[in-house]
Amino acid sequence: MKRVPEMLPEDKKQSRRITIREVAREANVSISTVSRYLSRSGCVDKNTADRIAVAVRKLHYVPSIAAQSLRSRASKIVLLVVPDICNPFYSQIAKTVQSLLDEKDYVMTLYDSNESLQEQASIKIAQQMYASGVLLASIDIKEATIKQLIASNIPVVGLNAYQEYPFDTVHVHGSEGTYLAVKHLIMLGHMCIGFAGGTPHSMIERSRKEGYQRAMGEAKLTIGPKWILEKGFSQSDGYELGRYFSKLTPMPTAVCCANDQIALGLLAAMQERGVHIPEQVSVTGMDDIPYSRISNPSLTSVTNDSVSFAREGVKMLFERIEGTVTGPPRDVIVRHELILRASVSRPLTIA
Amino acid sequence: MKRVPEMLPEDKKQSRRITIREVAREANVSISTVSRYLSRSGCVDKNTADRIAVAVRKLHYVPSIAAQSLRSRASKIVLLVVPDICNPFYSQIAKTVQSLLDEKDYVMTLYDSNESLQEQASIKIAQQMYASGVLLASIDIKEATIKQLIASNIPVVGLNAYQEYPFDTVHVHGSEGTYLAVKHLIMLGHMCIGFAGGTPHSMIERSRKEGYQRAMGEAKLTIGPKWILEKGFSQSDGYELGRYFSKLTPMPTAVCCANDQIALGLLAAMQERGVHIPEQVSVTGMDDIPYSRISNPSLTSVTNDSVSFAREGVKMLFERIEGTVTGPPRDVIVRHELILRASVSRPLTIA
DNA sequence: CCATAAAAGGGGAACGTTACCACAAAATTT
DNA sequence: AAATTTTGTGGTAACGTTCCCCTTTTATGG
Repeated sequence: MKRVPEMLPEDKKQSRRITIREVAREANVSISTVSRYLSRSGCVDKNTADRIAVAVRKLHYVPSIAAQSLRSRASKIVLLVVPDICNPFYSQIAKTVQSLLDEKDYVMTLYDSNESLQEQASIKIAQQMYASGVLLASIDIKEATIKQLIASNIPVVGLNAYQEYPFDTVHVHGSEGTYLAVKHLIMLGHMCIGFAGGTPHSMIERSRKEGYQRAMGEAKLTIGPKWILEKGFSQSDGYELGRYFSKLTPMPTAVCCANDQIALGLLAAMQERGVHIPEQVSVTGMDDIPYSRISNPSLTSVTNDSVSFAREGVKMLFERIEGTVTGPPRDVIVRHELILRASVSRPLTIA
Repeated sequence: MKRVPEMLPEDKKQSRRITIREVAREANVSISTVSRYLSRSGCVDKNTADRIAVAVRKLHYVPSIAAQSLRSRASKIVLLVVPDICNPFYSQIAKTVQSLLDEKDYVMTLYDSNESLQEQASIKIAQQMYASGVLLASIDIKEATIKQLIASNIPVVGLNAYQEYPFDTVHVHGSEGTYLAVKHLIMLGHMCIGFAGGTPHSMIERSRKEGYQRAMGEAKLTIGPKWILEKGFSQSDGYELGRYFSKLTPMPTAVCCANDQIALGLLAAMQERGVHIPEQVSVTGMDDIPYSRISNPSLTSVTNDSVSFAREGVKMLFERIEGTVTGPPRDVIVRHELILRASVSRPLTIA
């Protein structure tokens, strides 16, 4: 009895991946040459180059990042860590970083550390992926994390961080932002100024509070015991802070908020309770996110130019990745600028 | 003459990576066993498992995603494509997706397609990385892109997309959102209703406009020749649309906006030109982003629950990745809900 | 015209995993 | 008690690149 040979001769269940090998065969050169051509890492004849290019296009060749990374111990992947991607300040950074990376054929992995609660995990990811670099826009970085980062040998740039870190940073001059805002309020005649702060004890919050305190101190104004409340950096935190300050008696004539999200939330809460802004209370924010321009009243804020942060950060990171710059940590300072809008006015003269 | 042996005996320039091999040696088992333990892909004795666990911890072993991906032809990477990460609707999706993936030990790569101009590139990335899946939240997807995706054999889920696509989708009922909003305006007595649209010809814009037209048609209201203007989905587009509508004579008594960003921009522009909202013009948005709750006046909007989108999308994607579900494309519909706020009122009775 | 250098290309060993197979020992069935 | 299945384990060949080293060809200079 004759046996049936095979049921399905062409048993191609999985669509095979096109490899550099097929390209080499098609272009009639060796694998090495194709590799050299693709990575521009050696010289290859104009003629052969063209043949390879044709083959690549014809076969729809797509290189395997996994194989590349494995062999070269580096991948075209950059990890961006942010505390909250929903904060427009950080989503703008993400957008800019991504587009800059795209130009360089790099890929961006995003990690939202949830206000840095899970920043540790992000580093593990970077190592797992052979990431070529990390952009760390955390609101706070723990000692242990820093050590791990240094040990892993992956270039790191801190965004909106502070120069004490042992890697390149791009940051604003510490407490300057809130300092500027509060000085402006004082100049207008405010004396009773509250501070609506973000996540307590975080590095960013500390410096923002410090700016407020410094401006108050320099003007010899004492800070009332209930004038500072720290909650968190989100809108809803701001909303709660707004309720808090609107219940305070006497109510401050101005409130300096640690960022715009807080300020917008605070604005809403106060207006809901019938407080007139800026007639009764002046409000300042920080970051100058797009919504501040169009809020009602529009929000006086301090620029914190996310696009510059991203640009400078990516630039420095690539200098480290490509090794064009070595040596001690550098830091770039992005200048603040006070943007005057409708949420601030002179205090009503006391009757 | 005695020769100096070596200048630097411990010449460890590069910190060597700990591999599965070292772990195996440390735990006194074979590589295979360690691999099986780590990937839970086979049985391993409780006792040996513990030894391996200890070794992993002791050596600070971190697996190489590159090697894993290369060998297994799949990586724990999911690609999320969004049209604009700065739109809170999408940044909320990104945040939710990332946190869900984190639970499963997956990593999220983010690609901002800039309103889908560069969506093609994103697919190449997915292939390059052996991404296990793609979450595609594009405002529009071209035919060619879809073909490539299908050919690449990578599971795809469309977010906020439409059921005609040959893959799983989670979406809202087509044009329902703007339909609800406009019906509400009509019910209040508005007859002259403008439409401030997003990126022309994109799939999402088409359906939003359709909802407006359908509601108008059903109420037998004719649409004035200048009442529809499509520009883009961003705040600044909305701002320009606001200027446009505020110059129109007669001015519509209400404007339905294709999303909240547009609405907020439009609100600002109109108020700047002295138009009272809602007394002179009622405004509706769509997506119910957080800023709509706190804008002044607060914005009437239609929910477009980004968290549900993300949850359902990730769930379906993993069912495909893990192969627990096969078969024809499925689609999950997320329900809309009209949220009434202060930006809408009855039209002033014509004197 | 030879010596030398530079350009262009090829061969093969890694990179760190997992998939597959083989096999021994233990548990279960017949 | 033999036959079978289950559980636990190890060996080894891929996966698709790049890197290193070597050979051949072409250009350069004295």
